[in-house]
Amino acid sequence: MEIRNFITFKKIIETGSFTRASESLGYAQSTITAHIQAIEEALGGQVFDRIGRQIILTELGRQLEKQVDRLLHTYQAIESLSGYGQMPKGTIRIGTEESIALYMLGPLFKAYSTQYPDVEIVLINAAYRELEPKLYTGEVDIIFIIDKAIESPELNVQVLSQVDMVFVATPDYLQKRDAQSERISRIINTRKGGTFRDIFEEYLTSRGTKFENSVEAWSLELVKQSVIHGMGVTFLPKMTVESEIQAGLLVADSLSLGFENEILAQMAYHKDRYISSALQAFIDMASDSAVYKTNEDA
Amino acid sequence: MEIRNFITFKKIIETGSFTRASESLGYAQSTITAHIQAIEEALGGQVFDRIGRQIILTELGRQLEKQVDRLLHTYQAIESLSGYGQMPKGTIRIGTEESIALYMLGPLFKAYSTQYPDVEIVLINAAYRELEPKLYTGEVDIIFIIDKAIESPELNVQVLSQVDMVFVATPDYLQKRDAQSERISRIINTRKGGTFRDIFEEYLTSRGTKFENSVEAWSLELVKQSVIHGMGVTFLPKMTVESEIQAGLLVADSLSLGFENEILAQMAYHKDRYISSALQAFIDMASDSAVYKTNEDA
DNA sequence: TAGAAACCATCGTTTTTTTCGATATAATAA
DNA sequence: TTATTATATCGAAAAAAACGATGGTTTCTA
Repeated sequence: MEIRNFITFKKIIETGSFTRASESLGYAQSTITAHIQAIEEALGGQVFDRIGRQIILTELGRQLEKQVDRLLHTYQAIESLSGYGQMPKGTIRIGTEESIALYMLGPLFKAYSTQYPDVEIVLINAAYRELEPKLYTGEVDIIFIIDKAIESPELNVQVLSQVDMVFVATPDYLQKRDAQSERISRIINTRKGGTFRDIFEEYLTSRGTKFENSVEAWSLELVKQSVIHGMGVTFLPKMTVESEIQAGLLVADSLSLGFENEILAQMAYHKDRYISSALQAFIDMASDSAVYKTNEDA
Repeated sequence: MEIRNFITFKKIIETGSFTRASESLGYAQSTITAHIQAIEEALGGQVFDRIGRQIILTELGRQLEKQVDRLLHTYQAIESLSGYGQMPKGTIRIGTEESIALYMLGPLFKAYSTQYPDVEIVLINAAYRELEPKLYTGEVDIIFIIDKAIESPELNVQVLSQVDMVFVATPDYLQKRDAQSERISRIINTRKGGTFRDIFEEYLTSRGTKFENSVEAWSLELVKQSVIHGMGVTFLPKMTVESEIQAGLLVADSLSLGFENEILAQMAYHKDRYISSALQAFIDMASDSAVYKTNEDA
């Protein structure tokens, strides 16, 4: 049982088959069989049930997977070590929400991977409420989010910029809203747990505004398209809809939210965990990057 | 970089030399060199400084060691997994104080390793106050201690028996004590942090008894020998001095401590960590073993 | 229900990696 | 200086890993 066996094991679980794992890893299919046989022999039991043409983890396999996750995670950390004066390398796992990934981190990723070609960037996409726990379990190394200020004694938090949030609809829709006064019929928004939705609902509730069942869209692009096609209204960082506003497809309404200045783009990472040189370089570059300056700098 | 490289790396640190590591692991010395070269090549830097004929960890090496400890620990956990109906195997790491190891666990170890020859038992010797944290870090799987009842919501604690604590001195010494009333001149005891010393000092302080600087002895045998040679008095579980009392070398004085029935032999392990079948078998055997029954059973 | 397709296991062969042992080289210690 | 105690190097031998062709099942599909 060496590390390569565990990598194969994990890949089989991800892909769901020996064959796909072999393609993904660049091995012959027979090699995959051999890898798993080695594990099963060492452990004295099967880790997969071969039911017909599908495979399922056995109880032993599930126990093994937990440990393998730990082991491979540590192995990644080892690979990310690099000697003094060496080029950073290895892997950094970044947790973000879609909007930040697209509109703020894009240029950063490009600059970083140009300067540090030996570092692999893995993006983990999830809502903020799901991301923070991942920092504690070590599932991600660093997170980028748009929300009110993060308060946690265990995290290093750095504010990257303020974020202008706007209420967005088609020109048509906005007129209707004026007619119906405070009656908003449909909110298009990202999935539950997504930052913008939570902030928006909080705002509406505080204003006592009623709203019908909101429509859930899974991606930022889907949200925008839904709004453009007149299905409702939404609430997003201004930067994500600037091109649509310019094109006249959408109209932004800067509502008085009462917390305009409190919505921040922030990055956070764990205080006590080891910071690889690759991660440190990324943090430094993110701090320095003037993609979106704070008001103080402007 | 495979697991064998990391095992070699760790062994070199333990033994302090490539050559001794090769002997310990059953490799040729040149193989050890190759293992380390593989790591150094992958990491892009040296992990050992070769200063003359001695080797020292570099900064990179120290960083690596931390991760390797984690990795090998997880690897041990994987090796300890075994399929349904399989013989338990792998490694269990038991933290104890010397007295328990010698007087209570001896027969248990023997019975266990007869029944489960494929399980390696690693004994970690430390004082109770050092042992409990090791349960949380996972440095040990289970601890056996003699102390007042452990209270921790994160641990499963099981009482194995009550322990009779006695005050022990040579016959001579005890007479002197009677003459000098409550004046006790020297306490021989185990190192600071050791259970018995803490309990004893607590008792003496509560009684307002004065005592001079106590002598610190590192092992149970050393404590006993010191007392036998008239250097002072001590405080130990009765079972550890029974043979000396029979031989007339020592006299036990069952002081009224006020908490005679509160000193317990206990085992404790972490509630949430995975319990391998090897560890489960050990826990079961320890529970069942009638080496020292509780009063209820007697 | 026959045939094709998808999938994992087996096995002999080839390729790669690991290990070894002999020897070289360097730094103490006597 | 010389003996001793280290690690490094290198070619050969041994072991292990990977491959590819093949075979046996199960599961679609026509």
